Amino acid sequence: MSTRDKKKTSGIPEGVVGRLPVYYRYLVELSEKDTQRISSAQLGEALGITAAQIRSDFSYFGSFGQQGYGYRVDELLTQIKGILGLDRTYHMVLVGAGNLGRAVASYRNFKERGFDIRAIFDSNPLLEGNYLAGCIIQPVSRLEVYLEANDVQIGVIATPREASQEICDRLAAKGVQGIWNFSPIRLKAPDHVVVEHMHLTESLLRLSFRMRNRTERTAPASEHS
Amino acid sequence: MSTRDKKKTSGIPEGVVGRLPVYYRYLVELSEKDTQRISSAQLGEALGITAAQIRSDFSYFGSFGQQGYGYRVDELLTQIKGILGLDRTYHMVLVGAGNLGRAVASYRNFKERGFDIRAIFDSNPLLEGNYLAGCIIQPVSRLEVYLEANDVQIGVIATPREASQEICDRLAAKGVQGIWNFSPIRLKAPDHVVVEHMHLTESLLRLSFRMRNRTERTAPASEHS
DNA sequence: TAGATTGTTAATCGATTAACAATC
DNA sequence: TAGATTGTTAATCGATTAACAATC
Repeated sequence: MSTRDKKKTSGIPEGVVGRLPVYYRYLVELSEKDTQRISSAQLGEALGITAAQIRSDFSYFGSFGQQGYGYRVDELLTQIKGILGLDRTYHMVLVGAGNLGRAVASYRNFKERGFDIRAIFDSNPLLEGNYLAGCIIQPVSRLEVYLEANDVQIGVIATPREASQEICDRLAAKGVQGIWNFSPIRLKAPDHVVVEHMHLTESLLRLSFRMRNRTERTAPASEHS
Repeated sequence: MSTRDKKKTSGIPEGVVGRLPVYYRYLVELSEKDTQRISSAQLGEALGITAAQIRSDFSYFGSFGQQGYGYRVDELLTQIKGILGLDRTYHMVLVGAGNLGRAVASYRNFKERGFDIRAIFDSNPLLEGNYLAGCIIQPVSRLEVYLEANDVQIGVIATPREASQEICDRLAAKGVQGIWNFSPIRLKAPDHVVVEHMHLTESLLRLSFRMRNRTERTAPASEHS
């Protein structure tokens, strides 16, 4: 337990949080290729990250390696799965069965990882009763009833912007622990509810900013000194 | 032009890039409410950012305010639109008309902002000829022909992971400047092509990590000192 | 054992914040 | 003018990197 005591600060830096899923994915790949061991140097080479940073990132959570050897891929993967909370199953509800909601509901990649959409709600009466990804679409008015009768950890919001804050409040009031928000709004939620934003427009604006910034400086003395 | 010379470094920090769309959105809101002026302090209050940081962020690009007054909302908005590259129109092609591709094609919010999907490609012959968001779905084999005949700045990739790197290469070879990638892969692209990742799974893993991290430390002496 | 590579400390780098002179 | 608020410099804070003793 020589975990560098950063844990007690209990705020893991954003950069680390962002890199964990990257480690995870690469380790899954290695594991599928039956690679047995990997060093921080090799990992860094493959991911474009310094070896020191990788070791530093891991050390927030424990010591998973062996001097002179490196890391056993399977063991490291198990550890990172645990850290990311992938050693359990999550029950989710989806609110909003529009284009985006349907895409999320049908997305395979996370069902495999234990994220399971158990119920879908929409305010449009025309959608009511339709099936989507194995669920019957229910009217949003039934949201509370469902949440009271079922254990749900994550709410996915894919409603129009006007509705999203209200849905967020209702989900939070019924005790969901996390909200995955696809609506173009910065939701306000109580401290105990984690909100993760999936904001398409912001992403597109970042792209357009970088494109402009790259083409603009057409003839700088050197690209990056 | 007392732009703090940071510009010549020509790398704008990631944090700034991330905040620009946030400023943009809030300014649009203010402008719609016909608010005339705003100070960095008010802006910071509304967005949960320090006033100093906001002024520092703006100063990378120029001086848009007036001492003793603050910022004229409309003028600041115009400036930020320019910085984000929203003063022009982008032609886009979408490759992959699956669930995610269809959602992106139908998403209104960015068509309004000048991001225009002009052609859609898919490798599934069954989809060929179908209409989606006003475009006929074409076979991917026609991608090059289309890109040669039309000026396209942005390619949107919403294909399965196996296909995405190849599509990326083909888009880059035909001179697109930006790629908006929805496939769960870190694409490699030449330096002059900007790649923005929209990775659903990574986002969901971050959510799950934070949920675990928040609930785990159930009884720390104090939540954040 | 000798070689390799970890986990961690110390040094560096960069980003955020505080403070204030400039000035509308 | 007096009051307010900018743009920017200097101080602080935090994250990344380099270095190395510990050790497999």
